[in-house]
Amino acid sequence: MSEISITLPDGSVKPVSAGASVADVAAAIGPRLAAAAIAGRIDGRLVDLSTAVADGAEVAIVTERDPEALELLRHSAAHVMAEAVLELFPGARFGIGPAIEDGFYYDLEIGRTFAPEDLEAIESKMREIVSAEQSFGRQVLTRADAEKAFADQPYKLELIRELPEDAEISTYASGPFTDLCRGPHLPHSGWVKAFKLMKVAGAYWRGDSDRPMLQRIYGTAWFSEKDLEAYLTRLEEAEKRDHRRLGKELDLFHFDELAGSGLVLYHPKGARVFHELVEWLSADLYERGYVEIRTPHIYKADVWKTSGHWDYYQDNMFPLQVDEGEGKEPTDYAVKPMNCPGALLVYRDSVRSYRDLPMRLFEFGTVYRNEKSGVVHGLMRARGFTQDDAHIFCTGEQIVPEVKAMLDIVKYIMDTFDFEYSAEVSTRPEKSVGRDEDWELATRALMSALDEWGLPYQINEGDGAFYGPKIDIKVKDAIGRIWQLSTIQVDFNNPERFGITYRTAENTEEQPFMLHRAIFGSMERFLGILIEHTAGAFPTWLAPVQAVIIPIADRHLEHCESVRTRLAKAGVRADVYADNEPMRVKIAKAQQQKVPYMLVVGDKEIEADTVGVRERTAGDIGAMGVDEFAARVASERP
RNA sequence: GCCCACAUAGCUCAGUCGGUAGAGCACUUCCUUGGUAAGGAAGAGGUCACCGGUUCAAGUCCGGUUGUGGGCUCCA
Repeated sequence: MSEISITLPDGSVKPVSAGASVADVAAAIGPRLAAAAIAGRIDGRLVDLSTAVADGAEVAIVTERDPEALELLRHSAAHVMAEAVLELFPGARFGIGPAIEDGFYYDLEIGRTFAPEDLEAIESKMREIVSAEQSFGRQVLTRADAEKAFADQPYKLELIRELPEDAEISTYASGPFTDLCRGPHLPHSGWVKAFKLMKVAGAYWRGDSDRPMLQRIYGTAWFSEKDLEAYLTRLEEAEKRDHRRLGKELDLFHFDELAGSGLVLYHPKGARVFHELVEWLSADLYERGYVEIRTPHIYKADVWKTSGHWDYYQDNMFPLQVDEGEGKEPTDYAVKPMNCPGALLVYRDSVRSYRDLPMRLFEFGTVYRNEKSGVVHGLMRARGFTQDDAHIFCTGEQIVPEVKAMLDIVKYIMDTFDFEYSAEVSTRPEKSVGRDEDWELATRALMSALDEWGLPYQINEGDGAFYGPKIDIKVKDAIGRIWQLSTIQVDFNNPERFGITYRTAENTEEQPFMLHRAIFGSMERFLGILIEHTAGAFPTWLAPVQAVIIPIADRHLEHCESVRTRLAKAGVRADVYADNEPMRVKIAKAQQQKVPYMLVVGDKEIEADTVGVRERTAGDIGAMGVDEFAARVASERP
């Protein structure tokens, strides 16, 4: 190979001779670009700048504008942090230190936990390393040499031993720190200028709760201080949208220490939003051929033994023991952690025909799960929550069309609220029940429904429920955490366990399939996401208070009250702000409460029997008759 | 369940070295009666989450419990 061709970011190509040094290349591409170059790309893969010059036949110069550049920066930042930790804690053991969205982390073990002061010390040590502009030196080792080099690093050794036989084992050294690492890295540590260590957390080695817990330090890194500042501002903005904060500010709900962790108490305004969501979805489901059922909140333990939950999830249930009287054995009950048995028992109460299928039973069922203490999270993960649950009993052939119909509802709802969502299919887990052929049929059915419907999806191997595969629909919260909302699950296990059947056209007896499905998923979680998505400014049809009526002076109060009554009759939820305050204060309060409309009533309006309408975002939009305003509100329903 | 941090008025927060509790907003009363994002005055409001310990003395130091936040694991 006598020549290397170097592609510049503008697309032009510069040839240099194969033996060229980095300095030669820098001369060829010009000092400005040489200073901006952070890596090379060969065959689509990023490589170190130094390697690129040595190896590359056709190398593209990569600068910080490259989509993968931030990942490179963040991984190098993780190395800089690890180096700083090694300097401060010489006996430190290292886990892994990858780049993640918005930053990086490194899993470490120093024989104790990190304190906030440690983070400050590590950060200033990092700044020293950054100023030193240390290069990241790559070295390729044999397996034996690698095992020797990391002899006192048990976690690294474990990683080395799991590398495939033919894998190239490389290390990167910066200062006294040498890490097992595939690379590539930035030319030197001086690029890691705009960074900040964010927090410490415990994290199990390899994500396994049976293995030791390491200390994970999270950091963020950007190419410029400006980007870093923008990121920190973004976090602050997201915090203002946190549903727990808005839940308080807008008086929607609270959690009470006396009640217990993860148990929501909805205040009038929160309950109103909840109710509107339920009414709206119910009406839609009836149109789509669903019928509603209502089933008990507690069942005898026999129900959960029949369904199999007693064996799999007893620890997460709220059990009850009921005294049956003198000399009698007490009976075990449990609060329902899911709604399925109700639907199964309703189905089973009559002899069913193929003509009854598909039978679509829905229920807003409140369930209670005794979640472990560290996992509850506001409305997103509560211990008591209401599922917009439905169970569809159908034949094997009906699975695909039914699932497609469910995806229609998912799309309708997600689009109504302008949510971005993604789909995942989860396949058979290790701990599961049922025949292979059923699992296969059901998993294929879910995938072909998604294919036919046209929704792209990821596959999560082994992530299904113990009784069947599922489709999950996920959305992000204000700070980018991903939550599952909708779920569509196939269940062939419960129909068998509960012994449900239907008569076929040939007068034989068959076992139907059962589909579980929730669109909102949990009303609580959906509401949480919705609050963060809208920053508390609900669409008018959902707003707990749709309009406030603001009298200019006390003498207008009586008229305001009559306007409120007329609006209430027309189905508009309006409050009169009767407090003795100037009108502009009332407007400020209504704005802060994110009320969609403010109706100003003074002498002029009473004279003309109108209201002065101020829209929350558009401002004053002029006077309107009361009926006209009510019609406007009604027209905003989806 | 595990790691770290936090808990002071309804809310947001201050409280120095251990010496008996503070602000703004909200609330109540009075004044003000107003035209599209915050008038004025006065008043009331606290077992400093809970239990225990150290101390002459604990909001402050130590231990435990409960709850909350950020992660990890889990999520039928």
